[in-house]
Amino acid sequence: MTYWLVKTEPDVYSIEDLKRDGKTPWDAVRNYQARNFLMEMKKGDLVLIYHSNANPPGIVGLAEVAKTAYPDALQFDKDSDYYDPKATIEKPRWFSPELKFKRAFRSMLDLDTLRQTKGLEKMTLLQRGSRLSVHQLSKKEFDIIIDLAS
DNA sequence: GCCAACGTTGGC
DNA sequence: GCCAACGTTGGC
Repeated sequence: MTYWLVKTEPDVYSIEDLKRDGKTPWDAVRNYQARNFLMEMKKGDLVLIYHSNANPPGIVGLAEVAKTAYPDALQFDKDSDYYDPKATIEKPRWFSPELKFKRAFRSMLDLDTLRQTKGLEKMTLLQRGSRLSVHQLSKKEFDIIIDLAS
């Protein structure tokens, strides 16, 4: 079991949207390192949802991988902002797993709180300059966060 | 809206 | 393969 954190801008797609949809393809990621992580996700892995570009930013809930990654349809859609002219059906470039809503935290764990929490110092999320929108965290870090949320 | 910290692109 | 220019992310 691997534990993950994914970022999303709530103006674009929030935890409430995921709750409403039940599940959704985690598409539109256009960064190779993030894509590689998306491709590593296994069914049943747990995924923390983080609201970026929010006020305040923070972790807002929990999802689960429902389906391993398959080609992101947006890369073939000429009208999409995420269209990639270099991607072909035979050789897709971008992939998205499907995520399933599990729960929204009663109150979000904002970035300040996370920064002040012992044991989370090494989280990728909190590393200076880290912009990676999909990454792993340790079971220890995950457990601390779930404890904080309950 | 600013800007630091990256990541990507493309000329050479 | 280098690196300058440009684009993006995301906190503030």
